[in-house]
Amino acid sequence: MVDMSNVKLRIENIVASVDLFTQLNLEKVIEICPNSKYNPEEFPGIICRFEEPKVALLIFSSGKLVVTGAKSVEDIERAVNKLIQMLKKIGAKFGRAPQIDIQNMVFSGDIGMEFNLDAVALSLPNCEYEPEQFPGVIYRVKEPRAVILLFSSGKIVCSGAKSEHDAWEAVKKLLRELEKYGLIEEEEEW
Amino acid sequence: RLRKWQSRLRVSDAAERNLAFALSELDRIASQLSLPRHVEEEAARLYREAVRKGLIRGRSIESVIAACVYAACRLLKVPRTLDEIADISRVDKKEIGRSFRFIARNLNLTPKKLFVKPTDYVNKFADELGLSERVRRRAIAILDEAYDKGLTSGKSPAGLVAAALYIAGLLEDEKRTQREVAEVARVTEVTVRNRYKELVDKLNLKIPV
DNA sequence: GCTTTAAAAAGTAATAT
DNA sequence: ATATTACTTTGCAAAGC
Repeated sequence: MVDMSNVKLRIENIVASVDLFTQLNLEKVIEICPNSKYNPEEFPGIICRFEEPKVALLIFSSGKLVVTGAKSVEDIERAVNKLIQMLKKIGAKFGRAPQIDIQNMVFSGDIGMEFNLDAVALSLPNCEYEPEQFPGVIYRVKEPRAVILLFSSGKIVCSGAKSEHDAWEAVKKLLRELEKYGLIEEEEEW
Repeated sequence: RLRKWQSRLRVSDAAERNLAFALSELDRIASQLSLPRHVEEEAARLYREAVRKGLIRGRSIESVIAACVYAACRLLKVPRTLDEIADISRVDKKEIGRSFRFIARNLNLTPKKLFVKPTDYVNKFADELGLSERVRRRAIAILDEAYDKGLTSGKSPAGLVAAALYIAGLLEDEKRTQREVAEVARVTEVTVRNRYKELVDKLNLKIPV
């Protein structure tokens, strides 16, 4: 069994798509969004930032949103409800509850051990390592689908997971592979 | 039927034209970089294989050719920095790097096959800097020790080699400036300085004043 | 494909002082 | 020469070009 007791994971960012099921007049919406930007020429949505909860929202005329920068799923729900309250003031009607889909979660973490990335790249199948272009090993996990960046410090970044559970599963798979190829117990033998 | 043949002919025509363009671009790069014939041939093989596997879709022929040249250099241990290739290519370094990683993934060019020993970079840079065999050996010894102490993971191989040559030059009384080593390695002076500091500190090197 | 948004890792690069 | 800021990599949705 892989020892995960020293492994840490922290949510850094959550990206969600949201459907409000209402068409929006962005020209009107822009009036009630304090710190927002709207340049249809360069991007079709309104870029709006909330300070509490601290997130960024992309608002589209279709009534669909993209919420990014959240540190928890609850932050996303609060941000969506906050926006809905604001939209009600300009006459938007909401017939049903918004649909929120978590699309991507980004985690930073630590495996609690240092790695010789040359050794990792030599033995770990299906990984990429180009230190001239990026300092970490890139490892793609098929199921659950996620990508892990592994650094020599043992720190990691896991992205693409749709839940915290999936992220832990992905990291567990990476650790099993590292263990399988004898890359875990190394201490001095670089 | 006839239309089908015509469209097939058109397709093969386009394919041949693209291949001809790709190979002429390869020729241009290879001659400007003075690449050995076998490297150019390997790059051509990689390119044909990439086309066969449909890896060109969504990528420019030029970026894929440049990527194949870089891959061939890595496979055949003929040191060339990505910057040198990007200099004479119409596409930027970032795009060539993306194409390179993409074909590496799909043509099964593993990190092991692509690995170029720091020694090869030491010799290339030392040639351009006119440094002696003694300096080269000293630089390699420094790099070996740095590797053993875990100081090289994640760092730019070119930056490490540049710093090792800079230090070895100082120790063997064949000094080259940080600017000179940085230039041949295609890294900045700040990178040379950062690697230099770390190597001197952690390997307890005594630099003559 | 591109455009925009968010955040981390650790390295390198560009620019300022 | 150093400090700060910025960019590299990963993942994803949105609407439109």
